[in-house]
Formats: sequence, C-alpha cells, structure tokens
Amino acid sequence: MEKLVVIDGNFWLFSCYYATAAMGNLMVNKDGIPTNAVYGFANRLESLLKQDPEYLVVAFDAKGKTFRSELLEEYKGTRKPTPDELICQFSMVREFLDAHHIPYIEKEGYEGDDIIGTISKKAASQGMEVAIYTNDKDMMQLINPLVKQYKKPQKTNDYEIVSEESFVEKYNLKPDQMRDLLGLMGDSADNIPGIPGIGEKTALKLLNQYGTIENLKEHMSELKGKMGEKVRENIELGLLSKKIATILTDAPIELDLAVWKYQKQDYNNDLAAFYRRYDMNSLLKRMSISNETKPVKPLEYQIVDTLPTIKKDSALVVGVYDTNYHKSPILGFGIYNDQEAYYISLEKAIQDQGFKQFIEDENIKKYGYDIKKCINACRWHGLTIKGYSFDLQLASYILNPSLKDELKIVCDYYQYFYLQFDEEIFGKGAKKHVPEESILSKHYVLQAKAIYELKDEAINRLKKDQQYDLYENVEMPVAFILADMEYQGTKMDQGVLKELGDTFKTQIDQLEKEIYLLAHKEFNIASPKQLGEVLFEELGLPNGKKTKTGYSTSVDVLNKLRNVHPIIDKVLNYRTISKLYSTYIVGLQEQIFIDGKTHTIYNQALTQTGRLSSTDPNLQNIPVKTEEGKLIRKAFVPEYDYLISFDYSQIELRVLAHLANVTSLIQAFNENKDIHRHTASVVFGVSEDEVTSTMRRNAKAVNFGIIYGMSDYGLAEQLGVTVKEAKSFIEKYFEKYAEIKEYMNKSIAFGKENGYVSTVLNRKRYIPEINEKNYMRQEFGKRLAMNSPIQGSAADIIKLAMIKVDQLLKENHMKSKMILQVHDELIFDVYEDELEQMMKLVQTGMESAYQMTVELKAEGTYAKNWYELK
DNA sequence: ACTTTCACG
DNA sequence: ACGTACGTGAAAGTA
Repeated sequence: MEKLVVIDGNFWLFSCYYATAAMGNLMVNKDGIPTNAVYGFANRLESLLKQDPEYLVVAFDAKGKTFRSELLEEYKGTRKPTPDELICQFSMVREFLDAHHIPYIEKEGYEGDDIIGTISKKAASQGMEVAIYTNDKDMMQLINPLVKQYKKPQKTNDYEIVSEESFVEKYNLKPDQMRDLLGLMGDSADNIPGIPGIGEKTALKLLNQYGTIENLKEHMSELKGKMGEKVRENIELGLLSKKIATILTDAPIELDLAVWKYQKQDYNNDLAAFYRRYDMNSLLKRMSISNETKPVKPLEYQIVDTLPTIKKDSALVVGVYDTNYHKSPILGFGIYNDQEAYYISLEKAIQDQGFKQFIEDENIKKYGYDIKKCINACRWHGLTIKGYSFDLQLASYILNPSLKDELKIVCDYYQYFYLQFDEEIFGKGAKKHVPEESILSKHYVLQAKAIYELKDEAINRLKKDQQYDLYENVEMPVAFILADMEYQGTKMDQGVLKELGDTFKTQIDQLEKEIYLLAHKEFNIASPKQLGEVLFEELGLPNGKKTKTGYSTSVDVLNKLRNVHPIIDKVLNYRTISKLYSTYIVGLQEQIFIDGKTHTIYNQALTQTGRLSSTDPNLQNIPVKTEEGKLIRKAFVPEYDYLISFDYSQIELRVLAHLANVTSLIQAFNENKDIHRHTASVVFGVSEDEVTSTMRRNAKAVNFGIIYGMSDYGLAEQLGVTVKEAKSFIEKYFEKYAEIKEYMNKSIAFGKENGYVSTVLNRKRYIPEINEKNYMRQEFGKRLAMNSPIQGSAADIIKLAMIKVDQLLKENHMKSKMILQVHDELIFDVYEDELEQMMKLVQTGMESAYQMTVELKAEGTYAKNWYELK
C-alpha cells in the first residue's frame, strides 16, 4: 500500500526550539543567527528520511488570521508571544526545505492542521496510508484505519504510533469524537473555552452516553444537578468550541503526489551550502558520510614505492594518524603538483632515496597544511623536510581566526568542496582505524591537491586584506621557531615530581579523613553534586549561587563560607592539592618522553586573538600563584646548564597606552614608574608617596578591568566592593584617562561598522555578536571589541620578539635554545658559557621587537630550575 | 558529550 | 530591569 508522510511543520519547529532553548544555550551560527530550531528540525527530518518514505510533505501555518479567530476572538489568545530568536527561523526552515528539495504547503486563511486534515482525507480516500507526525492532540480526530498519528516522546527518538485501535482503547471514543471532547472540556493551549466546569472525566462520561454535543443538546434536559445546569447554560459555547476544534478536511488543496514523491539523492549541493551557511557541520558531515557518490574532482595519481625525481614545487601532505604528532605513526605522504600526483607509504618513503632527495631539497618549495605538525612528525621518524614555503592553515587562520582547524572545513571556506572529513576516512572514537591503502592514498593526494590549488587564492586574499605581511613575516617564521621549541622539549626532573606527588598524596588522604569526619559521612569530595548536598543540605550551610545543575561549590562561593564551618577550609585545601596532584603531578608524569623531556604542542591557529595555546601538556598554565603549586616548577630543569626567563613588563597596558595614545600613561611607562601606583595617584588625586596599598590594589584591578572591557559589576565582584563604589572608580578613571574612554568608544564603533577589529599588525577578529539584538551578546561583542586589539597586539609583539631573538641567537651562533612561550614570557635552556650573552640578547631582542610610543621593557633572571626564576 | 572547577597570562 | 571582565586546557564527575 502506498504511504504518505505528513509533517506538522509548526509543531516540529516549536518543539525543537523549546527543547534546546530551555537549556539556555541557544545555538547560533558564525554570524550570531539562532539556528537551534532548524537544526533540530533538520536532525529529525534526516532520521525520518532514513526510512525512505514514498511520499512526503510538510505543512505550515500561513501568516495572518484564520476563520477560527473570526469565530472566537480569544482563540489562541493565551499563547506567549513567539520569541524573536524563533521567528527568524520560520523563513530559515523553509529555506532549508527548499535546499533539501522537500515540498511544503502553506495556505492563507488556513492552519497547518487544516492542510493536514484535507490531504489525509483525500489520500485515505484513494486508499493510501497516512502518517501524521505531530504531538498535537487535536489532530487525533483525523485518525482512522488508514491514518495514524506519530508522536515523538521527549526522551527517545522513536515515535509513539497512535492508531484507531490504540485511541479507542485509551479514550473509549472514536477518533472523530475528539472534536466533541475538546468542545466540552475546552483546550487551554489554544484557549478554546469548552463548557466551563466540565473537565475531561465528565466530558468522557457524557460522550459515552450521548455520542456528540449535538445529541447532548437534544437530551440535555435529562441531565441532573449542578452539572446539568452548567451544560444547559453553556451548550452553545460548547458547540462553538467544537466548531473551532474541528479540523477542516475540505480546504482548497489538491493532492500533488507527483511533487511529494520522495526521491533519495546521492548528494545535494544546495543542502550542503545551506548547512555550511548556518554552520551545521555535523549534518554536513553526516550527509557526506551517508553517500558515496558525491562529486570528487577527477584525480589520477600513482601509488609508488620509489619517488621519481620531482622538480616542481609541490603540495606535501604528511599523513599523521594521531593528534599528538610527537608520538604518532605516519601512514604515508601525498604529493601533488599540476603535473604529478603520488602517494608513498612511510615504510617505502623511509628507504627511498628519491623521497629523501625531494623532501630535503630546500629549493623545491613545499606547500602544506599545518607545516609545524608535518615537520615535527617527520623528525621523530628521522626525516627532515626542508623548503616548506606555504601553510594553508596559517594563511586561513590569518584571514579568519574563527575557522575550524580541519582541512576540509577550511577548503569549504574557499568554496572548494571536494574533500572529505578525516572522520569519514578513519572513523571516530573506538572505531577509528586505518583504511585500506586505496582509500587512504586518495584522501591524502586529494588533500595535497586542494592545498596546491588553493594556495594562490589564499595569498591573494591575504594581499587584498593587507595581511600578507603578517602571514609571511610573522606567522610563517614563528611556525618554524615553534617547531624547534617543541622538538627541543623541556627537561623534567622526575625525582622532584615523584617526591612532591608523595607529599600531596599524603596530604590528600589526611584531608579526606578530616572532611569525612566533619561531614559525618564518606562521600566523593570531587563531585560538585555530592559536595553540594553535604554542605547545603546535610550541614545546612547558607547556599548562594546555583549552577544549571545544582549548587555552585566554586572557590568564590566557598570563600564566603570560610568562617561558617571548619569543613570549608578543608575542602578548599583538598581541592587545591587534588588539582595539583592529578593535573600537574600525574598529568605531567604521563607526558614525559623517554628522553626525559616533555614536548608540548603549540596550537598556532586556534585562539581568536592571535595568542598561542599549548597542549599535551599545557605548559602555559603551570602553577605559580600559590607557594605549594609553584613547587611543581622545581621539576622543570635545564637540559644544558641554566634556564633563562624574560617577561614583558605590563605589555598589555603598554599596548593600550600606545593604541589610545594616553599621554600620562606613556610618560609614566617611559619614566619606568610603578604603573599601578601611578594610576592610583592619578585616580585618587594624591601624590605617589601617599598611595596606600588598598589604593594601589584597586588601581591595579581597574587597570586589568580596562583591558577586559570591564563592567562595574565585574569590578565590584573582583574587588569585593559595592557596585556603586566600583562604578565611581571607573568614572574617575575615565575622567583622568579620557583618551582611554575615547579609544574604547572608537573601537566599539569600528567593530559595529566593520564587523571586525584589528591589531597593530592587522590581525583581525570578526565580532558578529556586536550587531546582535540580544543585549547580553551585544555587550559581550563590545567587550571583545575593546579587549581583542589589546590582547592581540601583545600577542603580535611577542611573536615578533621570538623572531628577533631567534635571529640574534643564530647570528651569534648560540647553542642555547628557546624552549617555552607563556604569552608574555620566553624561556630558554642555556649553556653556562653563553649565559651572560644570552641574558643580553634575549632582553635586547624582546625590547626592540616593535616600535611604539611606549618603550617595551623585558625583565629576566636565570636559575637552575623554573621555580627559582624571578 | 557536556558541565564544573581551577590552573595560567 | 536585565546580568556581566578577556583569552586558554585538563581532569573529574554526570548523564
């Protein structure tokens, strides 16, 4: 039997919206447009399509009034206004269906229900089965032996099927009587009155006896008591309600089965474009995984055991299997230029002279994607790649730092759609595996081809945006420096870690016992849920903040309770030590290679501001603020003789002084003053000698706050003062430093106008939030506009410093090595006989990295381990 | 896979 | 009246 699937479009869209919007995390695309409802809709549709429906159509409510509101003014009158974030998705879902080539119907003057009613009646009269996808209980009146309702329960993704049989069983009524039932009992969702005083139970009883409201009217004189009175009084309202609850089955709509016939497509470019436009990457991914015949650029290549002589510049892809490329296998290499295309496996490549000649010839330029990864992965296998001259990842990151790091996504950004996700080739999670060579080789050669073909486009875009200099003369050189730093690694003293770990472990055990004693029970202290229950329910401590899931037990909450109960101090202490133990003792120990060093991975194409980030392990957040945490740093030792560390003094404030051209700040910096003291003296109107420690502390907080685009509330929270006091600090500050106020306003205006802000080296950050309607998001956008140029320019400067210092080290033939970068700090592993010279070179390099109206100042020390530095 | 917490600049 | 400081990564618990 033929089957027609009808989707209640409005119901789906609303339920998808509220299912996720209620969680408070509204999904948006890159431009800040909410997409959650359409995303959910698309997900539901995709899983439905897996069952290959024969005929499929979606029904929507049309704009404007229907006959129902003519009959009853207050119809649907109690509905909350539809949120703006959903309204904008009405047209988006139609755009989605158009892209998907799925037909939909809307008709002025009719609701989606009436459309569904009409077409299910017509289809059933032709002997077709009909499946109506909705949870709306009004719709149950349409059920008959051929028409079934498919309701989606909240939790599962399976549908509950309501057939005529199951309906009768549940209500002891015919589906058609649903109209009478609603007419009698009313419907609060649609604000249909029904007969006041009659609820579901009475209505069912009456219908069992009289069948319809019309028949009830004939016999209503028989009814006794209060109930009889109510019925007689409002029977007309009941009839009107029934009329409103009746779904039309004769709307002017034709069965258009030829159009509704569902045709499965192998690949749909419109849909792919839609998913990309709204950042629905998982759907995009699923779409490409589910089909095998999507267009792939014709590709001819050879799988070779020995590489022929290559003379031309080529794209070179190194097939690194795991995310940590310092210990990952390499599967093989893809090589492409406009005349040749090869794949060679690692095994063959290692033994092949042709391959060796190719990668080591620096005159043959190579183009790659994440060249630092390629270079270092190869080094661990004894292969040296020279002549990498282009990195598509870095180029794309400069063009837009918000791009995701996967090559396929980046290629899509250039409208180059011929690649597959790594996940499609290798699978994910536990199912990740190496595919057969034909698939693998094709993937890598296609990637090489993409890089080769996109190189000029990327460079042209960089030049057009005047960002080529930043790419070519900053990011590219930094990539090579970082490669060396990572490979060089950081020597670890494992004895120190072991000993410190034992101490921490003892302390943890001790604290654990004490906490159990104070709590009168044993529980998992590391579980915020259990801890919250113990503190705020069992011990009855005053609870303040709540999180989405329960009580907040974070430091700032617990700190306020320190004097209330002795358990708090123990818990805080337990937290600190456990953190140190698990993250820094155990975590670091796991990351030490057989050479006794850690080899971190710097992500150079991740942060939105231009900073680096560090993983595996993260060496940019080694404890320093508390004494016990700082002890971890004793484990970081030189491989050679000493460690040197130099850090920029107040680089972000100096950048701000420069960008905003703040005369008095510039002067204070150039006179080498204590900047927070200076600020305090300016803001509080006293001489620098008269600045108290509180004044300095407040000024310092305001100085930091300024960089973050501070709010009075945020500052108050930070300083532990009232919002009013915080506000007056800020006002005074802006009064004294009027240039800063002016600069911030200018930044915001620029961001609004252009959709991005930029740094001293023309690094851009796009800020779609700044033009959103949502107040909170817009404010966030403004803070980004204020903060990003400052944080980003500081990041630019230290990158310049790295290049400069690296150059100085080379010119002076130093054997010492740069090993770490921590945002405003550079750390070196140095030989004793170079110590003095290194101290000078590093300082010079850092201080002369970039010319501003403010001088740059770098301060440094040397020591036998990281703990002793500074 | 997500949330909470906490380490850093 | 809203609800709030910028940028990160790792571990553990929860679902």
